[in-house]
Parts: sequence; structure tokens; C-alpha cells
Amino acid sequence: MFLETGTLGALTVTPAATAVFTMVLTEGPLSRVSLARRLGLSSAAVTKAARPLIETGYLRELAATKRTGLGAGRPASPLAVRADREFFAGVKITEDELIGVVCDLRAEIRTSAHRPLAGDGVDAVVNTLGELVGELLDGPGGYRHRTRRLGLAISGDVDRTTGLVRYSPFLKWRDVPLMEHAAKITGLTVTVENDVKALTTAEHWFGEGVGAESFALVTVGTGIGCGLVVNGRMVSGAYGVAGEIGHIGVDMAGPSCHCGGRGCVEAIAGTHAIVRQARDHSDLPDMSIDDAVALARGGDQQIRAVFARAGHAIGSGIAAVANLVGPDRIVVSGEGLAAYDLFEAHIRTGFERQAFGAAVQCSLSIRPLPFEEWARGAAAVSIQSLVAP
Amino acid sequence: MFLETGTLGALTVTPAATAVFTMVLTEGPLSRVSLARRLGLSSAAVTKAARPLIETGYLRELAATKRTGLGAGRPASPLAVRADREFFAGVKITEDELIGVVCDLRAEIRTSAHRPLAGDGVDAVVNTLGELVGELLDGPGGYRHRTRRLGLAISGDVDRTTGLVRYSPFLKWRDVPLMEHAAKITGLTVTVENDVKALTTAEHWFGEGVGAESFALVTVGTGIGCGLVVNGRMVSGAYGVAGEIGHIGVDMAGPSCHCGGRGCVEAIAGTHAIVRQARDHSDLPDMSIDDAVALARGGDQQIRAVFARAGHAIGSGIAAVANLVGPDRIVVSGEGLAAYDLFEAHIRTGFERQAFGAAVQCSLSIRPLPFEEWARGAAAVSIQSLVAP
DNA sequence: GAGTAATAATTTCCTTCGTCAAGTATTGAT
DNA sequence: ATCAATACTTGACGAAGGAAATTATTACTC
Repeated sequence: MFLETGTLGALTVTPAATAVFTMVLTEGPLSRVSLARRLGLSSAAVTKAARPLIETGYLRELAATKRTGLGAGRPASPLAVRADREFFAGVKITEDELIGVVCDLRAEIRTSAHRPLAGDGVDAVVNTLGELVGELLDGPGGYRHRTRRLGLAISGDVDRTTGLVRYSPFLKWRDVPLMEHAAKITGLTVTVENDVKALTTAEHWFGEGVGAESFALVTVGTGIGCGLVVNGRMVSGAYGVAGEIGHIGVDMAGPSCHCGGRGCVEAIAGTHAIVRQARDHSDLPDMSIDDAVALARGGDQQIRAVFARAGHAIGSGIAAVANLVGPDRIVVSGEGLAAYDLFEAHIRTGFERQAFGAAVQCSLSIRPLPFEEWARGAAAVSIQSLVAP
Repeated sequence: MFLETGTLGALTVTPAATAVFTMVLTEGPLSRVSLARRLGLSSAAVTKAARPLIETGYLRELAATKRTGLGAGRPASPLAVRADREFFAGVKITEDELIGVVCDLRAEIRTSAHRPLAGDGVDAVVNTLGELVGELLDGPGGYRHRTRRLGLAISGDVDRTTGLVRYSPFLKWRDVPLMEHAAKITGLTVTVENDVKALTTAEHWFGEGVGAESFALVTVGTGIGCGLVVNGRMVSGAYGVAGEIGHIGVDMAGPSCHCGGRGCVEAIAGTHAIVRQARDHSDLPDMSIDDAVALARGGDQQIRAVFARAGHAIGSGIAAVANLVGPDRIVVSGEGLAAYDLFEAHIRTGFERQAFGAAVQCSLSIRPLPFEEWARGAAAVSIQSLVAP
């Protein structure tokens, strides 16, 4: 059972306590004094803020560390997160499948599972979701009794504050109150977030974006998306549109895009676009993306050129992000990067050519991510909702 | 002389007082109750916060307004800014000229003046600046004794917190501590800011951007720049690069740009680029931008097409901003818009074609601004520095 | 015109958060 | 052992903002 009183959500979380917990959570073990310095608080305030967090089991004091460098001084007892204090379920909803994970407080994946989806009806999806979450929590590991929160990640237009899916293109949902449905069937506190934003949150709090004031994550796949953190906050867009790097026009003479634009990054470098272009250069009328990758790897120069052009377009779009908002770091990821070897160099050269001035200094990590990362993103959002509801 | 004790900068500004003053300053007269509602404070807190602001002369209580609508209730006594409580000098530094204004607390221009610059040496510019500010403050109007702050706006890479001009391409300055120089020669408290950011600040606090959580201002001229406010805060860029809309690549086959990129907006739609393209379509080898505008207005279809293409490129770049950060509103301005009539429709169609989904709802104001607006931007930054130092 | 409902502003009291300053804890160096 | 250095804790205090009661002012009703 839960520790009687204290759940962070129910604790009287003072601003200082929130700041302390967030910083320990995201930036690893830190002593009270260094927390005070970094947060602009007095060390007394940190001591006081930390106490209830330790008492409720969210933080623990590590063994005193040996003093470094010259001379004396009492050794610090760094505060660390008790990762197993609470667990968080996360599920990514795709067109044809649910991918679920259970993460600890540090967003480490403890277990995962997935289920195919029969149809796109809300009830069917919600029922499958209930089964999947049940399997995750009641299976080995015994996570059930320490899990109160579930995060969902879904592509499309999502209102995180209300948990409403305004529009989901793949599932053809409109205005589905997914938070309510999921809360009812699982009994958990549910957060719903756009999938790219969820992945960005995970990377910002627990991955390569840690410590960055501004940060971007670009996903490459069927669609090309981007999550954006500026001045420490997620960018959402006044009209629900943000991070649509895939529909930046990078080629006035390029192919027209389903969005109505021309030369959109996605119309050049999205999976469908690559397949279409590859078909033009081959005699396989029903070529798949895997075929195209195989041919390119096999040395087909024309198809390699398709990937090169796609990489350039992506790099150019990323440069647009760097030129406009100037993030500290950019991570490029997504299932499209299974063809990592065909893309990476071209993304980089496209970026370097088009990034203005000092923006080229922005570090670009290009790496494929396992598919569970999307579900981990959902869990990360639910961790975030514990700290900052 | 100054009102003895109270300057806002010296006042113990509680968070609530800052919030109240900022909101009254930017969103016009408001009653205490509506301030409380909008700021999430108790009305008691607003009463308390407002008192010292009234006592020091920064706010005034307007006459009680008639109740609107049905029924009864004590009429509100809205709080308004006393615009003439304090004045602010603002100077825009260009390649060959200084443009100066004096603004009141509401950033209304009270007087203006300008001086040509002889050379680009720091001393010469600073001395001329001193003369200009002296002329503005000691001339008619008697602003001297109520002016303590001076804002400077200059294109290039500026560190606002230290007032250091890291790099100014036009003046060829590097690491010039302009704040110190200007403070010494004028005796005023000086803020230095990038010119586009200054203009954006003015528009965000006192112009069309008022009330917007996120806002963009695009300037069209020799360069094409963009100031960006996201989640209420100016975007600065981790490496000093932000808002470089002019170097987004919108045409992979376009002309190469001095920045090393290809098909940059600026390489298509910057003043120099337009002149270059217009020359290609005419037999005037030393055509100026004014000639090009005149020919286009005269009906020269080829040169009109140059402006059309430029407008499209700008619209496409603006769409990139809308797709990525999704601002509430966008203002397009700058000296290049003297050719407003040739541009506007094409900027709009370029934007509408390339803006994704609901991003087209973002309102686009396209309008030329008088040149003093740049100096007003500088003054607006110094007003902002009074409130949030 | 008195009474009443409605809204605005203020006052008083109180809680709470975080700082300050003093004190305790723990180490290495002399 | 003593001292200097650093980490942490404690308790008193002050300032900020909230809750609730109070005052202020209006329109509407009868």
C-alpha cells in the first residue's frame, strides 16, 4: 500500500520544494548547498524543502562523499531520487498497436508490453488499453500497488490540460475525452499528450536535453515532427500548431504536399515521399520503404540520391529551427532513422550549410530510438504531472 | 527633481506589484478587481500592491466608471499609468545616422531628433550620441529632470544583460561595452538591445502584440529579421542566434547567400537581392531599389515578378515561424515595406500556402513603420528595464 | 426615498515561505 | 588538539499574499 499521507501530488508543494525535487530528479544527485546555489535559494530553504520529500520517500540521502580538492570541510550528503518510490505507466497509441511500459521515477523502463489494435473505435482502443495496463501492472514486478499514474501519447492535436484528443488523423478521432475514458477503465490518474511532445519531454527531463534551457527533438518517419522547448517551457502554439518542421517549405520547386504547400520537408523526406521517388527510379512498382533502403544500401546511386536529397531537406528544416529559436541542443530521432546510415551525413551537411553563423555550434545528435521510447515519453509526461500538476 | 523616495527601480517591488504595474502599463486602465482576476491574485493583494505605485506617482486612479449592463454595484476606479511620470530616451544606431526619441511611460513618442554619423569609430559614435541625447532632453519639453534611462538599439549580436555589443556588422564593432560608454557620457542608466528585439519588445508591450503569449515581428529591408516572443518571453538563442528568418532556406535551387546557405529568404527578398534580380531584367546596370520599385509600379512585369517571388519567399519564411512556434500574431514591417503595395499580397499568399493547418489563422499585419519606431523600440526596452531589471 | 442586491475596494488578521544569523557536524591540515 | 573549511540545521523574524469581514457606491424595486 501507499505510504499513508505523502504523495507528492497531495503534499503541500511549496515552490522551493518543487524546484528542489525537479532539479534532483533531472540533474541527478546534488548536495543541498549546490541545490541552493543553483536555484538561488538559501541552504536553509533547501533543508526545509527536502525534509518532507525525504520523509515521504521521494528523496534519499546518499552516503557522504569524500571532499574533493584541497583541504577540509564537512562532506556533502547528496540528495538522490528514490527511483522505486513510485512507478508510472506509459502507453503510446499508434494506428495499429499499443506499446506500453512501466517506468520508475527516473523514467527508466522497468517492463514493457504491446498489443495489436483491432479497429480505431474509441471503445475498442480504450478496452485494449485497459488490458495492456492490467498486464503491465499485475505482471511480474508487482508494480500495481506503487503505480497511480498513466501517461498516454498519441499523434495529433491534444489538449494536455483537459486530456482531450481534439483530432487524431490516424485514428480519425475528434474531440475524444481520452483522459476520462482511460481514467475510468484503469483507475489511474491519466495525462494525455501529443506523442512528439511527450518524447521531447522525456528527452528534456531525462535524456540528452537535461539542463538545456532550450531544446529541440526532431522525429523522422512517416511524418516529420519536432518538439520544442524554449526558455525551459514546451512550445504549444496559439492555434494548436507548433513544431511542424515537416511542413516548412524548403524547395519552391519541390513536390506539392498533401497539406497544400510545396516543397515541404515531409513531401521530400517523409517515408511515403521517399518510396514514391524511389519508385520513379526503379522498375519495382510496389516497392516498399524497406526495399528502397535495401537497394540504397546495395549501392543503387539513384536511390541513394533520393535519401541524400531527403537528408538535405531534413537538415535544412533543422537549420530553420536553429536559426529561429537557437536551441542549446537538437536530437534527431524516429523510426525513419532505421535508415540512419543513409541519412546522417546528409542531414548534417544540410544543417551545416543552412545554419546561420554561430547556430552551427548547436550540437546535433542523430540516433534511432527503440520504439518503446515513445511509451517512455508518455510515462515521462506523467512523471512531470506529478511534480507540476 | 525626482520624487524623493520612490522610483520603481528602487521600490521594493514585490512580485505582485510588478505584475500589477506591468499589466496596467501594457493593457491599459484596469480596475483592481479585474487585475486580481487576470493575475490570479486576491483583490486585497492588488489593493496593497497598487498603493505604493500610486503614492510614487506611477499609477493614478481614474474617475469611477459607470457600471455597465444590468443592475447595481459600486463602480470600479480603474488604475492607469501616469504616462508623464517619467520619460525615456531611445536611440537607434544605424550605419550612418543616430535616430533618437523621448517617450513617456506608455512609450508614446514625445519628441525626436537625428544626427548623421561621421565615421564608425566608437568614440565618434558615443560623442554624437551624447550630443543627441543632450539635445533631446534639454530642448523644449523639459524632459531632462524626469528622464533617468536611455535605451539603445543596434543591429548585431548584443548582450542585453551586460550592455556589450559583441558584434555589429555595419559598424564593424567587436566587444564594445556600449552600456558603459553611453552611461558615462549621458549620466543615464543605459540598456542596449538588438534592434529587432527592441522593436519586438515595443510591439509586444505597447503595440499589436499586447496580450499575446507568443508573438513574432518580421522586419523586411536590407536584411530580413524576426523577433520572437514565446510563452511571454523573448527568445534569444543559446548561441546568440535567434529569429534569423532571413537565412531559412526556402528554395534549394535558389541563389546562394553571403551566409553560405542557398535559397535563403534574404538572398531572394533582401533589398540587395531584389536589386540584383531587377538588373538582370533591365538595361539599367546601376539600378537602385527605388528605380526597381518605380519600374514595378510602372507596370514592368518582369520586375513585378521579382517582387512577387520575394514576397513569396518572405511569406514562406513567415509560415516557417508559424509552423514552428505558432505565435498568436505576426507583424511584418521594416523599411523594405515602403514597397508595401508590391509585396503584401504575395507575402500573404506565400504564407497561406505554406502555413500548416490551423496556423493560417495566425493574424498577419503587414505595414510599414516610420523610422522612429526603431528608436521607440529602444525606449521601450528601457521602460521594460525599469519594471523588470 | 428607503430597502435591497450587486459589485468594488479596503482593512484586519493570519498563515506561510523563505531569509538571516547563529550554531552544529565533519573533515583535512598543522 | 586545534584550526580552517565546508555542509547542514535550527529558530526567530519579516514580508507577502489570502480569507473574511467591513465599508463604499451604485441601480433597481417598491
